[in-house]
Amino acid sequence: MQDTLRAYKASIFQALAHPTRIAILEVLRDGELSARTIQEKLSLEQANLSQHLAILRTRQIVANRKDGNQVFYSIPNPVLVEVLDIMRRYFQTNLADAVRVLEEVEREAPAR
Amino acid sequence: MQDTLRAYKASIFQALAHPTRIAILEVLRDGELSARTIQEKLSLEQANLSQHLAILRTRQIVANRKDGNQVFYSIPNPVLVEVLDIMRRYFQTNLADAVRVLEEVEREAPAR
DNA sequence: TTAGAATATTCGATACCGCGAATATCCGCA
DNA sequence: TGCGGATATTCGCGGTATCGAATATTCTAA
Repeated sequence: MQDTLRAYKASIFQALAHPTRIAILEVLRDGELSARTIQEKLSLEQANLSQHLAILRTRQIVANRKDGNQVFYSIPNPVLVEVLDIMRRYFQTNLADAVRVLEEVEREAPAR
Repeated sequence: MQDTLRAYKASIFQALAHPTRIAILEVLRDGELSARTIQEKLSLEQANLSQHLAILRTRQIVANRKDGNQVFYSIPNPVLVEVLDIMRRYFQTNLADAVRVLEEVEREAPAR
């Protein structure tokens, strides 16, 4: 069970481990939005957004509601918003170090 | 800069997105341990542990201290432990759903 | 019923991740 | 000096993620 719980946590983190998906959660934190609205706000390809939403959906990180032609997405469990907020704090308290990490990341993965 | 910040957050989540690395953080939460001790506690290959530690190190998620022959690892910023705790709560409040997600994960990635 | 808008899925290419085996590095001590 | 223990790095393979293009699905309204 210990392992299972870790696998579960890892799968949640995995779902959060993409800039686009973080952006999606950030625009959803103030309430539900249609897929189209998210797409426009973030300037994403339609298919690409849909793929990212699918990943968040299978992890139950977002919920979706159909209304006629459109599908509205929202964050059902605010705990994850809390996690995002904590990460913001983490980033701030580590600002000096974080800059170094960023350079590290840049160097490891140029022009991504 | 918005994008850069998201990339940074994503890279932290990416670092957490592996059961072994979560296990490492869990054994470190009560204080520093030598690499050898971690290896024994978690029954890992030496190289494998070292690789995971390297990932956590480059993200500044763990700190290391050399003492003679050994290297001791610790978690300098407890905020991340807090995140793990929140994840536990998240898991519990979503238990019914979580089980479904687990099955989902199993099905997608059998025998991992 | 059919055109068209919104969303989801599939596909193939490329990039990335995780593993063990092998090897390198670093350190204390005989 | 150089041996052995502790840790890190490199390499190559197999599996997984991400993307845009193409296509499918679902719904509304005419």
